[in-house]
Amino acid sequence: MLSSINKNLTRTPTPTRASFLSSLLNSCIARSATGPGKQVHAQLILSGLSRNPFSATKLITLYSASHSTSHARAVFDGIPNRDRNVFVYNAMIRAYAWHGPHEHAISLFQTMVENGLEPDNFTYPFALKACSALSAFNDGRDIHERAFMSRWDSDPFVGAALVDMYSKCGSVDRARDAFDRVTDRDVVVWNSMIAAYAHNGLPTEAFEILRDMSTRGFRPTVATLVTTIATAADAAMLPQGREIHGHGVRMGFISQDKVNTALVDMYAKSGRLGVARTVFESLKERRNVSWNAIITGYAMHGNAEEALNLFDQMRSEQFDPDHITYVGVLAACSRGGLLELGKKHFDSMKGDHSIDPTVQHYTCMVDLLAHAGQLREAYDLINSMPMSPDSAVWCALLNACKIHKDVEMGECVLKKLIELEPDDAGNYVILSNIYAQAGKWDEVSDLRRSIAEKGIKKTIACSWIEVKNQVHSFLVGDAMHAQSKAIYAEMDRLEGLMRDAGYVPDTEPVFHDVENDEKAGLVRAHSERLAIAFGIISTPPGTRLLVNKNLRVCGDCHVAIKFISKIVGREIVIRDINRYHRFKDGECSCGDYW
DNA sequence: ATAGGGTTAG
Repeated sequence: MLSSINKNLTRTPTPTRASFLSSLLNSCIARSATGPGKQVHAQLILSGLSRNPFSATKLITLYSASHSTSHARAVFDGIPNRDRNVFVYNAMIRAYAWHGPHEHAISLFQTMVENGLEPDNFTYPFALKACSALSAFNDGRDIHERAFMSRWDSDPFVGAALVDMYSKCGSVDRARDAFDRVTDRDVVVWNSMIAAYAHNGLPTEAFEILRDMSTRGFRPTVATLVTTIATAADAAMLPQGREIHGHGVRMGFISQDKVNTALVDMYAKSGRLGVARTVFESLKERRNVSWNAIITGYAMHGNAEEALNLFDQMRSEQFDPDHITYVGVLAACSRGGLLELGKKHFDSMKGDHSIDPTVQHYTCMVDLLAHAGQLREAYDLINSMPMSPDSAVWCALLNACKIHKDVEMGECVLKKLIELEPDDAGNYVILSNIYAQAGKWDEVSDLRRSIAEKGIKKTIACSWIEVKNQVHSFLVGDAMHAQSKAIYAEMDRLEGLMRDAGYVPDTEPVFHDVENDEKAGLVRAHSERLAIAFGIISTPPGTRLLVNKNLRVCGDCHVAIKFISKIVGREIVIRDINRYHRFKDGECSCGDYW
């Protein structure tokens, strides 16, 4: 079609030709057809129209849609400076904001201003999106200042972009200020604010905004539900999640696979793998995210077999696993202690699927090797990584040093960790555990002194459990709860039964965890045990308990909870900082491999 | 002539 028309085109009057080529470009943009688009581009050059801002904007849009930012920039550079209007700048800034380099979006915004052009309600969202991607707080704030001066900040599009930018820079208060200044809030502005709270660890505030939004008559969208369900999932706020789920059903969103994928994740994270699986099976259209959600769900719970079965099924249904799928697969292998299989998948990821391993994939592999006792190999793998190792990688190795009682390697790894996160007490505690296991008490007290001298604050251990829609949290040795007496009485009762059943408390004077440091005698009052005791006395017999903890479960508690699960005949799920432990009938889903 | 928010991992 293009070639037959091309012959006559030079005889066509310019305005007609321009509008004809313009409509051709529109269809190329709609279909992301770069090939035909390039032919139209050639025609525009022949006709002397490629420098015209109108056609140039379309060309930039076309190349941007096909990720050819450099081609887009060539078109932009071809436009004489005096002809560059706000449209061409917007299109070019958008190209950088979408496909990078994001820094270029910001510098082009500045160039535009220097050239005396006034950014508009399109320019701001594009430039701010680049700041969001870079978490560039200072640039974002400068752009905000300009938007404020020109009063664009009250525009809903600009406002939503500002909320998002501050949110991604971790400044939720400024996000809220930006939100408050938007005069005509629409649903996207509300959604942005919900996401801002959710992503900055303020789930309660996120739910408040959701309620506020509904009260003011805004109908939640799929994005609203997906965000809030994910918030409930991460905060393990199952009742809220169920409420939103119900809300979604009533509003007819429930056939939406995107909402259901978020539900798969939520139920998996709340330890309801069976429900998660049922929702997953009900999906009409499975996408990579859905597979990833269910695979990582099983992986987190230590069910390597089912995670890997699903992975095989995913591949047999012709889905292309992505880097997140592999985080799940490798995590499953690592939790299941499947060394050879893990190595196989790690190689296949790169070899068969051309996925470059990220630091997370390396962390899984280090965990896998080190857990299996191959500390040296794990150490070598870290040193062979193409990127600089982060604290998570070293932490995986340090943890294995504790399991395999390798003092020398532990000391070496701690040095690396101190460089990366000097103020993290948890690392010192793991090393002091290693020393204690080896009977190196002098080193233990030296380390203890050094923590005190450096003034490092230890994380206070906290566990929480939800009963009848209310969160109850407990610190170690906590006596603040209204039912504290009954809780301790229940703990005494349980301990008696546990001892009868053969439980021997671990009385070794080691750091069981960060929390009991000076209080070795308080192991029995570890926060998770308080939460469990409370859960037992405040729910009907047989009710499953879900406890969250901000640190790892200690070894003694792990043994104790196994006994408790058998004695009270309940399923007890602990979600600690690293993984899930599902206790049932005196066993834990982790198989004591953690 | 062009727009802002959302799910999986860490």
